[in-house]
Amino acid sequence: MDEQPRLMHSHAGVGMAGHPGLPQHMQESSGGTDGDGRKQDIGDILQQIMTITDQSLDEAQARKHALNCHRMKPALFNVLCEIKEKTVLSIRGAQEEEPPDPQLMRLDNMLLAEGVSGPEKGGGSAAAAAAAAASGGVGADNSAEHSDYRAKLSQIRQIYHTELEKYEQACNEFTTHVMNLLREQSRTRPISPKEIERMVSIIHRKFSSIQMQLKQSTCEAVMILRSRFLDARRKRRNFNKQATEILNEYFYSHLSNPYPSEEAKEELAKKCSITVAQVSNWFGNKRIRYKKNIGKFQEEANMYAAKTAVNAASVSAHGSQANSPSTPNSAGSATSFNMSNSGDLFMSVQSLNGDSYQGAQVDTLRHVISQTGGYSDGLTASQMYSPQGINANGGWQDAPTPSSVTSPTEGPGSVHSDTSN
DNA sequence: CGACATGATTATGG
DNA sequence: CCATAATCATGTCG
Repeated sequence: MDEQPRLMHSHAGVGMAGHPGLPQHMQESSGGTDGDGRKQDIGDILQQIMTITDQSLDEAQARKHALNCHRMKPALFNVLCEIKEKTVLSIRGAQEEEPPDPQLMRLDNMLLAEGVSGPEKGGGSAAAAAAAAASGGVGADNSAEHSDYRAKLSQIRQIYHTELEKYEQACNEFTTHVMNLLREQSRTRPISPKEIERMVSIIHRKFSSIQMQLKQSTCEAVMILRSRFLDARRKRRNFNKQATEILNEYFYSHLSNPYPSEEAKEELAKKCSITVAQVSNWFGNKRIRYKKNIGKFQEEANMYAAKTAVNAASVSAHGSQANSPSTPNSAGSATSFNMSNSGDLFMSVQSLNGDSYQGAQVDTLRHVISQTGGYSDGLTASQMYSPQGINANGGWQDAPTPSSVTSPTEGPGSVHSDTSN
């Protein structure tokens, strides 16, 4: 603020210093040879410039006033106006209206969409808490992370707004400053309103380009935040042991047709405290990975076969039922899938040794437990639960052709007509 | 720290 | 729209 009077002051000073220079200039262009005189003048001007800062404000005002009251002033002013008239036209011709920057619009749209710009929504943490509360239900830690995201977003938003406001204020300040300056100067030199307007628009352009940078970096920050918090891949958590157990049990007991129905998925999702989509993901991954490397999953298959067998055994020992040969994907599986889980297993076991269900379960269990290390004679559990349903094409349709790992001794199961869906 | 496991996403085809 | 296959990015274990 201290500069302002100084600035005017200096302008006034320079203007006056330049004044005597004008004839000098003409002289020069007309091929003047007296270099000494010119040097002298230049020296004077420089001297004046150098001493400007030493001049007092009053002195400057006095000089300005003197200039304004100079008898030649109006005439000179008119001349300047004339010259201006001619030059301004050419200047104005050069500039054209530019359309709104598409880049800027893009940024604006994004910021608006992200809720960074636009209406305030109750302010940061409150909004975050509300959002967390609203989104409750599925996954408590999910909403916690979400609120964290919201908090960070509102932080960005706040910074953005303060900065924006600062720019706005600076822009206004500067604009009024310049306008005052121009108005002040318009007393000594011709300044059209158009010119002021142009100057203001130049200033605004400059500031808006700064704003654009702010918006750009805000967008970047939001993007980074998004990728860190909302990209689920980044916050992948392995499912807990229990969930994996449940999923694997279902998978291996429905190995012939590991496509849980929608209800089954919901049931599994509820049991595992994960979403249906996650169940679908899991099965998708499991199927492809199982198929890709069946050998690797043999042990796991045995384990879960044993587990299901145990479950089924205990259930049937207690409850006398469980011998429901219904298809595993039928509605029954939705209500009590532990039992229908076993259905599949029972079927294959039964088909192998023709025992009663319960006998088959115990038998399976014994088999599996006894040969965790190597293969005993005959049909092993690993063979029993090996990829029965996978056909030569790699599909999962029930096909009589047992693939790869299974020994050529007539494929197991084969009776598996699990035709549901 | 590197290799492998695993959940999620993307590309593609029917 | 769903299943598969490939791929990404992180988690985990030795």
